[in-house]
Amino acid sequence: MPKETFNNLPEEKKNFIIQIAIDEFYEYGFEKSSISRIVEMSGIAKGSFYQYFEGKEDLFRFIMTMASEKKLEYLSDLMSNLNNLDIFRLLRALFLGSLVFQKDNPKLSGLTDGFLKNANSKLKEIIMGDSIKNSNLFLENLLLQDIARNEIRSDLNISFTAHLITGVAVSLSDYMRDRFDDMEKLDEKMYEDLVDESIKLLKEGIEQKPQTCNGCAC
Amino acid sequence: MPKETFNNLPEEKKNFIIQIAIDEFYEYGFEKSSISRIVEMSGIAKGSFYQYFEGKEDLFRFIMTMASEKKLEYLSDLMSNLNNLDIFRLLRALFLGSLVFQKDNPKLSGLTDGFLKNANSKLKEIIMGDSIKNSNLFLENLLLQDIARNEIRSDLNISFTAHLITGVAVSLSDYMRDRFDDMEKLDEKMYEDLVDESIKLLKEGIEQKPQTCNGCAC
Amino acid sequence: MPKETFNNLPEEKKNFIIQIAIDEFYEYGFEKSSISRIVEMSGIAKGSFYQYFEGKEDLFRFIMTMASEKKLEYLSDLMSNLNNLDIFRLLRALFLGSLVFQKDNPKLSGLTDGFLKNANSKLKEIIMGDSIKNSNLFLENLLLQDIARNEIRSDLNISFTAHLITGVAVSLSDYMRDRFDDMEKLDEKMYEDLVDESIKLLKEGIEQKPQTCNGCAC
Amino acid sequence: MPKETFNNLPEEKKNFIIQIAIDEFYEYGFEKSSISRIVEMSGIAKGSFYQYFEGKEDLFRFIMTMASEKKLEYLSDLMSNLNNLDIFRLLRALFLGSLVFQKDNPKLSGLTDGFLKNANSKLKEIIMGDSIKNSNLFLENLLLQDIARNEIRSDLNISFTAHLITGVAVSLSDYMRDRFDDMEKLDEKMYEDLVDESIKLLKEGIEQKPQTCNGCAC
DNA sequence: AATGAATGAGATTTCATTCAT
DNA sequence: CATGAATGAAATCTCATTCAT
Repeated sequence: MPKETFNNLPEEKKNFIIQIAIDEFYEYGFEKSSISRIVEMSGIAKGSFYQYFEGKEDLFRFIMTMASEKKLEYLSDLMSNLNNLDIFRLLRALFLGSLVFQKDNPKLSGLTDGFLKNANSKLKEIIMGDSIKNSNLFLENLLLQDIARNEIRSDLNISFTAHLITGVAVSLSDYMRDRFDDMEKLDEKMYEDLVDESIKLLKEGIEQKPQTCNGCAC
Repeated sequence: MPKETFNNLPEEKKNFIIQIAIDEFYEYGFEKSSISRIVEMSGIAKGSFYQYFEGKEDLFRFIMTMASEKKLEYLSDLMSNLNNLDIFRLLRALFLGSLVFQKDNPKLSGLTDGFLKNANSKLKEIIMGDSIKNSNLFLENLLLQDIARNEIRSDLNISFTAHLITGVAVSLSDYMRDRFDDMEKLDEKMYEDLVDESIKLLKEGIEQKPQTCNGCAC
Repeated sequence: MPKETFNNLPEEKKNFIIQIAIDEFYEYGFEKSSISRIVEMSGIAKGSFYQYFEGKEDLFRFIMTMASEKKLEYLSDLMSNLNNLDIFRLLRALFLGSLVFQKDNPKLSGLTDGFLKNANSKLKEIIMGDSIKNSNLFLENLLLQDIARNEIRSDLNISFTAHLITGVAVSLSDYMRDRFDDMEKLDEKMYEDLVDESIKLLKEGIEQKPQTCNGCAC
Repeated sequence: MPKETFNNLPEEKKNFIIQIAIDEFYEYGFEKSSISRIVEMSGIAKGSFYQYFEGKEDLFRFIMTMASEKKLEYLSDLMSNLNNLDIFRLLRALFLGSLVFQKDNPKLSGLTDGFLKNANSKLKEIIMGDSIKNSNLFLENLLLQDIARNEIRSDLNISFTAHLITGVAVSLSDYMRDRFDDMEKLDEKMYEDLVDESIKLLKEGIEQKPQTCNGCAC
C-alpha cells in the first residue's frame, strides 16, 4: 500500500498520478507497463515515486484495491435498498450497477476485469486475495436462500452455478466494452436491455417453452 | 508464421520446440516469457531460433493458431456427425468436446483461453484475427436457424446471446481448470454432469417453474 | 565536524543519535551505511540531520574522532601513572587498556580497528589525519628512549619496529574479537594471558634459547 | 565464477577486462566500484558483461580467487624447495616471496590484503571461504612441528601465535605499500632487510639480551 | 543451416542531499 | 530549528534481436 507520503499529497496531485497509472496499466498491462513512463507523464521525479510507493507491484495492488472498493461502494449503495428481493431482481440491480460503474470508469473497470480473467497471472492470488472467493460465496448464499424460498431450481450445483453467473456478468461487461469504445454514447436504455436479456437467460434460459395451458379450464 | 527452415526440421525436433514454447507461454504469459529460456530448454542456438521464427510474437502467433486449429479439428470431427441437431444437443457436444480437448491438452487449452480473455492485449486482435468473429458468427447462425425452427425464443438479441454462450463455455472451462489441477483424475461422468448443468442453464434457466398443468385435462 | 546545532541538543538525544550511528557504521561499513536508515532509527527528520552534520562523511569523521579521543582518554589515564617504565611494561599496560576499552565499547572499537586496517580507503587519510602518525611517533620515541637505556636491541629499524608493534596490537584485538562474540563472557585472566603472550613475543621472540650458563662461575 | 563465455574470449581481451576490474576494485573497493565504469573502460557492452559474469559479486569473487591462486603459485614454487627448513627460514622465504608478489602485482596484492583485513565485510566469509582458516592451520602445524624439534618455545599458545605471525606478515606488506607508492623503485636489498628484521623480531624479540657467557669455561 | 557472442536500450530501484514551509 | 517532500544521477541487471563466422 502507498506510503504516508502519498496520502499527504494534495488530492489533485494524487488523483493525477492515479489516473496516469490507470492509463498505463490499462494500456500495457502489469508486466509491460513502465514506472519510468508513469513518472515522466506525471511530471514527478523517479525518487518521489519511490517515496510514495514501495514499487510497481505496490502501485498496482493499490490501483486494483481502489477499483474494487470503488465498485463495491457503487454496488453496496444499491444493495442497501434491496433486501429481500429475489435473486433475479438483485442480480439485475448488480449487473446494472456494474455497467454504470463501467461507463463512469471505463479503464479502471477494464483493468480489473482483465486482470481477474487472466488465469495465468501469478499476481492474481497475491493481489486480489480472497475478494474473488468472497464474491462467489455471496452468490452461493443467495442461491441457497432462494432455493429455500423455492424460487429457483433445487437441483443446481451451487458452486458451479455461482461461477456461471459470474461468467455471465463478465461476458456482459466484455460485450459492452467491445461494442462501444466510447461508452459515453450509450444511453441507459441500451444497457438496461442487455441486462434484462442476461437476467432472462439466467432465469428462463433460451428455450422456447411449450404453451402452458393458458386460459384453459384446468 | 514460422519460416521455411522450421518446417524443414525433423518432426520430432519441431514438436519438442513447440512443447517447450507452450510450457513457457503457459507458465509466464506472453510478456514475461523468455526466448532465452526457450532456446536453452530446447537445446537450440539463439541464432537458430531466429532462423526458424521472426521473433517472439511470431512464435506466439504460431502456437495460438496451431492451438485453434487443433481444437477446431477436434470439434469438426464431432460436428460432421451432428447435422440437424437442435442447438442444445449441438452445444452439448461442443462443450463436451472442448473439455475432452482440455483434458488432453491442458496447457495449450489454458493458454488460448487465458489469452482470449485478456481483453487489453494489443496482440489479441493481431494474433487471433478473425477466428473469434468466425466462432461468434457460427453461433449466431445456429441461433437464427433454431429460431426459425421455433426451438428457441424469438426475442433474443442474437449477437449478444452468442456472446453469452461463449462466456458460459469459457466459465465451464475455467471451473474445470480451477477445480482440478491434474485433469487426468477427472472421470468422464464428472464433466458430463457439468456440461449438462451448463446446457440446462442455457436452455431452461435457473428459475423454479410453476407447476405446469400435469395430469389435468387441458 | 558537527555543527553548533548538534551541540545544542540535549545530551540524551545527542548520545542516542551517536549510538545509532555507531551501530549503523559497524553493521554496514561506511559505504553501505545509510543516512536514511540512521535518521529513521533515530526518529529525527532528514533535514534535521543536515542541520546537525555536513553530511555522511562529517558524521563518520566525528564518530571516528570521538572514538579515538575516548580511547586516548582511557589510555592516558593509565599512562599518567606509568612514567619511567620500560617499554614492555608500558606496552603491557597499553595493550591491556586497549582490550578493556574493546570490552566496554565493542562496536566502537571494531569500527576504528576495521577502518584503520582498510588500506584502500580514500577516507583514511582525510579522516584520521595525523592521529596514526602521532601514535607511531609515540612508539618510536619509546623505542629510542629504551635503546638509549640499553633495554632493547640497538640494531632495530625504529619506524618499522613501531609499525610491527602496532600490527601486533591490532592482531591481538582481532583475535579477541574473532574468538569472543560476546566480550562480556571474557574474564580478565584470559586476556591478561594473551597480552602477556604478545609482550613476550615482542620481548623474547619465539625461539627456544640455548641454556644460558646458570649457576656456573663465569 | 565466470561463465563459459568469458573463458572463450581471446586471452588478450580477458586479461584486459581483468586488469580494468582490478583497477576499479583497488580504486573504489567492492561496494563503490561500478560495473558501468568497468564496461565503459573495457569498451564492452553492458549485456556482454552479464554474459561473462553473473554480476558484480561474481566478478569480485573471481578476481579474489585468481589473486589467491596466483599468490599461492608464487609461494608453492618456493616451498617445494624448502622442506625440512626450520620455521624461521621458511617464514623468511614466505615473507620474501609475498613481497616479490606484491612488487609484481601491487594492486592485486593490495586488493586481497585490504579485503582480508576488512573485518566488517559480510562478503569476506562468503568469498574467501576456508582459505584463511587453512592458512592459519598451516602455520599452526609448522609451530607444532618445530616445538617437537625443540626449535621454538614450548609454552606458546599455538593458535594465537599463528595469528600474530600472520599479523606481522600483513604489517610488513602494509609498511611496504605505505612507504613506496611505486614499488618499482625498491631494490631487493631493502625488502630483504625488512624481512630479516621481521623474522628476527619473531625469533628473538626486541629485547637486549644479557651477555651470555662467551668464551668462558662453563 | 547452425552458432553464440555482441549489443544497448530500457527496466527498477537507491540515496545523499536540498530547500521551501 | 524542525520538517519531510523533491530531486535525479547513478546503480545493477534483463532481454529480444543481430550478425559475423
